[in-house]
Amino acid sequence: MTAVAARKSGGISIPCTACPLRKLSRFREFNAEELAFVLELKRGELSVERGAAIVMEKSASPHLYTVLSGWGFRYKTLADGRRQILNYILPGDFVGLQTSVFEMMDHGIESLTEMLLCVFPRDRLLDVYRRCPSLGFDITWLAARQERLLDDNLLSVGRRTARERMAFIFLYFYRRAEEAGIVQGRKLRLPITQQQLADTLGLSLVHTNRTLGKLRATGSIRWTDGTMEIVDVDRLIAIAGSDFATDQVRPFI
Amino acid sequence: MTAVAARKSGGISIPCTACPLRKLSRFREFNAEELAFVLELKRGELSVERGAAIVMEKSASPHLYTVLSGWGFRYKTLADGRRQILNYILPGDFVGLQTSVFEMMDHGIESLTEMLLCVFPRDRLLDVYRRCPSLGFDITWLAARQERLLDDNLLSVGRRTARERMAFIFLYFYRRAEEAGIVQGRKLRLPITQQQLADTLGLSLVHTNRTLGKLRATGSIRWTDGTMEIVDVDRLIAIAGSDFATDQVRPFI
DNA sequence: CGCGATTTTGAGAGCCGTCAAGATACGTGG
DNA sequence: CCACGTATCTTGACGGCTCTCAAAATCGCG
Repeated sequence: MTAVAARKSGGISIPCTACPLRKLSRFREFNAEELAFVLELKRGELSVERGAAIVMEKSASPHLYTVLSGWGFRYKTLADGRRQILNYILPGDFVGLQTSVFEMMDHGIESLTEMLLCVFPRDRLLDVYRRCPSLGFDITWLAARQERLLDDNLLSVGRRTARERMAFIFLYFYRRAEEAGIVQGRKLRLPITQQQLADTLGLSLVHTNRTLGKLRATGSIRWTDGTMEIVDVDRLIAIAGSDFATDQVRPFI
Repeated sequence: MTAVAARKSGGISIPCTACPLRKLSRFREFNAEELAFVLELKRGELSVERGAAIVMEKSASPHLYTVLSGWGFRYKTLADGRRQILNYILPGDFVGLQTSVFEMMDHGIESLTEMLLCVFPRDRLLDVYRRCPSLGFDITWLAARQERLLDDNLLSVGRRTARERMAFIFLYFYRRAEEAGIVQGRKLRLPITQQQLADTLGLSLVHTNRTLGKLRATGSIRWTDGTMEIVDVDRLIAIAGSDFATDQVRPFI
């Protein structure tokens, strides 16, 4: 985790009209009005390196971000350092809403890879609702989706065994990467450490390692050199108890 | 948990102009336009008895609700019956957003007491954003708040010990009841069973009971006959490791 | 007064955490 | 290209927190 957060690139090199993500069929299309408004709203791009603190815990941030590329995660820590990873952030995700609404972030955001983020000024948030109601609705949609992801994680951490939990989180990674269009075949880059996986699952590092060993032994997944591969989806679903639910079409700011 | 869900009262007996909750200083004030719009939007009231299923898992609901009185909770279950309580629902809370946004609820909502809910048609949700942007923003605000509550719960279940977790959830009950204006002195009605508490904390019933016994022995809280009392807040905060954060002013639809 | 729901207590097993140390991988400087 | 320090992964040993099974006690209600 690098203390120095990020470097902000000077201007806008990727106009929304040529947004590489919008082309994915996964995202709903913008009409001309929406596109014009977002284009006008966008303040720039933020490029961060791996391991950067995008938002610090207990601090305010003047920005809202949409992820264009890369992986990150949201987390909270206790006073003695115990950490819980709350959710992962992938391309298409919208982050920073809590800052805009509560004046203070009570969770941190950190990058797992180099990331490219779209920057919007948070003080214009209310304008979004006034001038482009359909985008306001989209923001609510995205917030409700975050809530659903958290529901899943909470169920998992609270009620699934370590083995089920781990199978489920791999399904989560797979499905979310599919959504973001970064799965190649059955493989995807999974740029996390076992410590981070442990902090996600609510387990210790040691037990995470052992559980991972057993899960690998089932032959349903592989995960080496930062690349994970789903070998037997059905097997993995059977171990987890259920699949991770995704959406067909989603908004994207 | 009664299978029969609820009985819908005929019309509107409490007009929004005389909403008993809005008087609480906790909630931000409406201007005339907002009030008129909500009044027009409100479809009626729903009165449910204790233990009713307000929303079933894996079902769609045509309504959005604002809680006027009573306690409830959101939950998810696994195929074999293990259950996780995700969050509690108190007066002033807005529920049913996930249904409106995803066409399907993947969590259930159940009442813990008799409840009175304001009913809004979900197919008018987009109208809210178009015709009253400030209310649209409020809905997003409430969704972001839900997210923050879930963040806290996830941190708790994932990384706190049983003892810390239980101290924290009692602070949660206390602070949330304060927000809702249903604390009298240091006492409040806490209409849950130990099994429900266990499902909230991610613990077994037996261990919940034992942990509760030890927590009671510290003298920081009392909880008998459905009434809980905070005897020593600072002590409880010390055990939990931190207090539960609340908001000063919040919107209310 | 009797029955079901809830709470409490006991006993034993095991999942999971902590402590510890070694193995492997990786980046950096010589 | 090699040496070395750091981060990450792996494995062993052991303790204990938490689970399950079981049953008794208490409460709520008709």
